[in-house]
Amino acid sequence: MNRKQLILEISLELFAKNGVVGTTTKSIANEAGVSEGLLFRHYQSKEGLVKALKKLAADKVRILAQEIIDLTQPKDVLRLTILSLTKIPFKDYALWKLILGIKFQSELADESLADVIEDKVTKAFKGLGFAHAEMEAELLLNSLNGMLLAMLLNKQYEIEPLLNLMLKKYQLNKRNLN
Amino acid sequence: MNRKQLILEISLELFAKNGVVGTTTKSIANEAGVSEGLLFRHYQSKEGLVKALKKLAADKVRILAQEIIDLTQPKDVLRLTILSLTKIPFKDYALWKLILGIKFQSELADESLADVIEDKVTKAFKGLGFAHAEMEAELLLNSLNGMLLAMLLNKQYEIEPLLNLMLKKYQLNKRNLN
Amino acid sequence: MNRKQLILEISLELFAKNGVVGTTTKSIANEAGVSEGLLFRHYQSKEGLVKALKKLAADKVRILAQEIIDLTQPKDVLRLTILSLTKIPFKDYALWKLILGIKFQSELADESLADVIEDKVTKAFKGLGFAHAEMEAELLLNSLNGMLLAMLLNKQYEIEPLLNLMLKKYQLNKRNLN
Amino acid sequence: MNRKQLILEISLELFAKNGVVGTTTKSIANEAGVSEGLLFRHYQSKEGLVKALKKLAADKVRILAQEIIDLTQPKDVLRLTILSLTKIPFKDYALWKLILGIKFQSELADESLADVIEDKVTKAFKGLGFAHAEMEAELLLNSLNGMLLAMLLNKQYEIEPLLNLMLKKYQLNKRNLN
DNA sequence: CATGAATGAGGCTTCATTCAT
DNA sequence: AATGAATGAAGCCTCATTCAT
Repeated sequence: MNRKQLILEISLELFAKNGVVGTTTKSIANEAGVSEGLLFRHYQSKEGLVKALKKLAADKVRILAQEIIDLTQPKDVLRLTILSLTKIPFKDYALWKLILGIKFQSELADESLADVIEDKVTKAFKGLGFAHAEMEAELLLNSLNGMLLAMLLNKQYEIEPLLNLMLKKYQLNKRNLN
Repeated sequence: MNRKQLILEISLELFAKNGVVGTTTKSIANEAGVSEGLLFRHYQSKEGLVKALKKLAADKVRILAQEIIDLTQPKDVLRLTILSLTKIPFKDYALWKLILGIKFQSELADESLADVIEDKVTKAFKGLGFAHAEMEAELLLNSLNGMLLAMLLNKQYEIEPLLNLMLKKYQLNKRNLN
Repeated sequence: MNRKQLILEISLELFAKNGVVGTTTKSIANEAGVSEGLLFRHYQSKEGLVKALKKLAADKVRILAQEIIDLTQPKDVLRLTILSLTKIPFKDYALWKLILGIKFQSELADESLADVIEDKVTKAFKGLGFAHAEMEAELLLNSLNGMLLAMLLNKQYEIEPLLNLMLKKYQLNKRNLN
Repeated sequence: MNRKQLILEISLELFAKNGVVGTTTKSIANEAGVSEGLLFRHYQSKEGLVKALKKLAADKVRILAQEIIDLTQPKDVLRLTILSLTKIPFKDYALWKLILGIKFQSELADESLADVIEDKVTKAFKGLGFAHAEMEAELLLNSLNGMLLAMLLNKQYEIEPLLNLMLKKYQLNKRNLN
């Protein structure tokens, strides 16, 4: 069993549950069954652990985002944007919750990727002839953020029916040819 | 100048900016220009400060919620629910951000009031003949949560145009008689 | 009702129960139903309260001691020394407990009066022809200290039978003419 | 050099000299030449230090008491009870003083062991045909407590002559066959 | 005489981090 | 790579004392 990996997983779990400041390095070490010193050998500092987790999350986001960016049909863009929430496996909930928690605090969030998506969605709305494409994009993305929040905080939340209802409202159901 | 009140205001400001754990009692005292001991004289503990702020927020929420609950016309219910975000004065942003941050962490949120609103909104959708009233209510409330989040994190956010767009989608514009 | 006096009585009670360091000026003020500031107006400092109580105790001790010192017959001296414990009214237990507690801590006790008594008792033993008068005196006084301790710590302690037994051992019973 | 042990010894010394509340954890750390944090690593809290010392004392008491309990001859019981004071090595004076100080304050003392001894001594007096065995036992034990007090407070106190005098009064001298 | 808001020094404790082994 | 004893800065909180009213 890889101890370095184990430490990261336990950290994620505890950070997501109690917040970063609410989690002590000692508790991580105990939970992982390793010495406290080992955390620092592998990750230099508590912040190092957070950074490693952030990078992990960023990679996952990038993959999801890239799939959207690669699409060419407006309806495909919107559909996948909405359905991207269903692509988050349950085991990643903690990771996302952690990242959301951090973003919520830090004034200056790294928004570069979010901006790219917003652009893409805006263009999709334009392509579909919506009147206020920018606002439509914001509305959609904010709404999805709200769904994400509900999903992460409420672990047994059934998100798919809600997303299907959204798809219907935007007339993006599978049976509609794009 | 009321020092007790001042301490609460400064606390709110710092808590919202740096989080509760990220804010020291000493920093509150310094910022408020009072001795550290005075915090404890007035609020017993740091947690006492948080509780006082929670109560403040709960009162404000209760007022907003009551207005919605008192309405009888379905369209009025939905319209006010959506527009309730515009009823939050800018000076209260910090308070809401703090409360949201706390809720985000604590597993067991006090959902009693939220449930009442969800019921009311569900009934409104039913009254308007919507097919999946419960899901419509969830969708709407989650979306509004997303808007709230964007608004609180992004202080110069223009929320009203987005809400007007939502009203239009639900055909709740003022010019429509309810 | 004299507040100054009241403060002193409450202080005694709390000091005896929780020790001087274990008693806060705030608790005294609360218990006495006066403001904290008043303690300091009347007694200048917490130590001032202790001093006032010490003086109170010293006066009582002096009276007891003087009675013994004034006696001329050896047997009378011993008898009264032993019976002096019965002269402590129940309401003074707290005062004595406090003084004992303080003496127990402070390295340098004011032993002047105790020495006078020890001299007197030693001479009494000498007058009665005891072989090791000094040691007899020490033995007696230490034993009485032990009785005092038991009496003060155990409020419903029956001290008189024990003292009568002591009297008998030293052949000091009332029926014996001195 | 064992730092954990060292901390305990220094604590004992300072507690006995200044009382528990009168001793700061910082002073212990300084005196022991270790960081303040180390106290808490080893003993969790200041109270933890006190508990460790209490346990140490309880063990020593138990050993002394067991020796008495194991005796079968009445005279042996009384003789050892009286002489047990001489079994306390000078280096343990601080420990005993500390424990006595604590007992003096705490209302509810753990008297179980003391009761066992009192029983044993009472039976010994009965075995020797004393009229009021219970009272004789109380008298003896209270007196011994008084001797202990004098001995602990007055470090260069000569306790043995006093105890020998006691032995003689009870006719327990070694030359007397039991 | 009396109040009670206010102070500030200092106490106990936590925790990220280092380092010898 | 791994441990765990050790550190020390900093945090929350208490409490005797002061002072304006």
